[in-house]
Amino acid sequence: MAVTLKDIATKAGVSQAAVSIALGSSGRIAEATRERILKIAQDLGYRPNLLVQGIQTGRTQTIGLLMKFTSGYEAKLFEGIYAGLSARNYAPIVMCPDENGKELEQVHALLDRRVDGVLIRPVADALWEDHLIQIQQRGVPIVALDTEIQAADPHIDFVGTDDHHGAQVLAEHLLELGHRRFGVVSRGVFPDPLFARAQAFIETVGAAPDTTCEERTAGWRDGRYEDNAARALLGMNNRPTAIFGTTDDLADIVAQVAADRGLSIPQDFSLVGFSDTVDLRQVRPVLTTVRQSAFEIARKAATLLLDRINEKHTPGTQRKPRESILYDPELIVRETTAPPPGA
Amino acid sequence: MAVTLKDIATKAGVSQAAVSIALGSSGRIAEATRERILKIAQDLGYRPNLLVQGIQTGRTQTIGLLMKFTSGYEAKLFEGIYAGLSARNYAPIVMCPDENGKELEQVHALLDRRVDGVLIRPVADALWEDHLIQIQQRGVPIVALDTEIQAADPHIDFVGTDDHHGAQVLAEHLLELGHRRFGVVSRGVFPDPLFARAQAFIETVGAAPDTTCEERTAGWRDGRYEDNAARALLGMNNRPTAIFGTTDDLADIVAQVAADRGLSIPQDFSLVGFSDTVDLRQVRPVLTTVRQSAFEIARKAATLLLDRINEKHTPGTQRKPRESILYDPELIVRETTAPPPGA
DNA sequence: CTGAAAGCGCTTACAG
DNA sequence: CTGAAAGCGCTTACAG
Repeated sequence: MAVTLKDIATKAGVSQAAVSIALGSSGRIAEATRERILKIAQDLGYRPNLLVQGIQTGRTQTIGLLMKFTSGYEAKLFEGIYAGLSARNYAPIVMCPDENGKELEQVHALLDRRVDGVLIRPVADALWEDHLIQIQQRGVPIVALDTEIQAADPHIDFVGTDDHHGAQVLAEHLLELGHRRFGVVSRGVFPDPLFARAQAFIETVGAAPDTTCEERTAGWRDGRYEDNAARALLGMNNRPTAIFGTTDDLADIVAQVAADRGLSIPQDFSLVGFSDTVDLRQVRPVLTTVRQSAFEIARKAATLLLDRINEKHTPGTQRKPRESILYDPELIVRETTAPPPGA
Repeated sequence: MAVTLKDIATKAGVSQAAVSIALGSSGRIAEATRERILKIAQDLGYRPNLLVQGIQTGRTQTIGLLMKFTSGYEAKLFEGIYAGLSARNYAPIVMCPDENGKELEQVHALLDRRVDGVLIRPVADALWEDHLIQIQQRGVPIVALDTEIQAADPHIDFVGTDDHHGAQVLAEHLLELGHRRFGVVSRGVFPDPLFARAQAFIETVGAAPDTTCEERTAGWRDGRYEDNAARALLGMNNRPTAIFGTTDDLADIVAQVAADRGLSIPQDFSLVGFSDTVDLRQVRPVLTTVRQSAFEIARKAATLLLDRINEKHTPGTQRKPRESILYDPELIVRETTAPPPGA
């Protein structure tokens, strides 16, 4: 029913191969015939079958995207990815990792559809790594986004935020204001970026003279952070004068607990977050934080993946070494930081 | 390089057709040979090529999803869609409508990849409708999600919230509390659900005796609502005692403007929203609103689409009439509603 | 119950 | 510059 190359060939009085070439595949053809064929194709409303092209050329113009959608942050990431892909006529097939142990099925779902590459936003879950290696063995490039993949062997490209530097910048900002007694509310272990942020912050303030820093871990329940860590920190005899929530959401919880206890920010203590979460910009006082450009990071990751795909299909090109691209977050000083009380 | 049916056939000493049948395509085969073939397929790590299967069977096990990702709400919708699809081994190819007039290209991107169906969350943009008709003409089923499609001809299935009833329930709640002077902050025109909510609210309170209701339209800038409407309403001489933000975000802006002016909620006026946006549950006082189950709606839409696809491929089945499935939102009374001041 | 053949709609060498 | 043929990896009638 759909119009095929054969239909065009018949109408134009040429071979099917000629039509294929005229429409863009490799080979030479006289400019006059090409134009005639193009015209007919257009009149007939011809549309290529990307499935067939995929089989023939080994490229489907489609990538696999492995990520969860839990909040507006992921939505932002997706927008960036989409921008990077659509600029080159690529489309994403999306799979969401869940806890059902279906990782392998999901990888297969992508591979069976012959995606040209895979973009993954890793969840802190080591189970994935074996499957990713499988993908690489099939020659399908992978780029990790936002969280680095820790597997030893496969050199998976990475695009993300410079968590270390971001936390450092926040620590320096607070040190300059005169703070010496710090608190950190964080969560997660090694591969998790929140962990890296906490570490960098603690290191930086620790390097300054006469400082203390208490870290507390926030629980996680019903899809939300718990306020236990904030409570613990604000309930201390010698309360920190500056608190770092390794995520804006975490910082926001600190602010709520503070409000419940009648503490004012930044009069009683200063508070900083990480991410510049849009949804929280409405909360007063507006958080001092560090902005990571989710959109830019995601777009870059998509672009890098497409570069890898091209590289693979360009004969004679040497495969470039693994890339690890870090975006520097930007300090946004707003209403929650000030010199320590009594300073 | 990848193992094919032929490889399995050779190793099993049967024909390629026999292998195809053993692996699931139509036809009969002896149970013994089937098992032998299955075993070999597994040992070899055979994986079907869904592109080829798509060409042969006319089904790619893939649907096209047309929606924007702007906030956590869309993320929630996507989770529901994904749940509906993955339960039946379907995967989504995602396209985000933007303002570039690329609608046709995006539809083609989906159709050229031979998606079995299309799920669309319409944006208030009539441009789409012509293209959707094209999709239907190709015999590809479409289901609209969240916002109804208004085109006359094509009967596109719809799954969404009963906005009318939701707004009605909120209005009744406020009337019962004794309110008579109402305000509405809304946005958008006809196809937009916000419009329907505002209308239903105005109708309901209008049907009660001795009531007034003022509506104001919120502007939209830089991806956020403006507070002009909230300002106008709260600045009135005869300020409403109850205000309806047709979205939780809109209601939140009213709350912010109120805070700036030193007005207390619900002492000075009551406030209701629509959606039960998770991100806003942390803001105090917690909003009285109406909960729409984005996840459920989205999952139902996906399931309905898959049903349509099956229906189409089941010979002899009569095509069922258009469905319009409305989910009743649930009233969640929280901290922002009370009897009017002085009552 | 199983095999041999045709075909899905393209691309890609290979001849002319 | 163009045509005829083979092939991508499957499924589906059609014979046996």
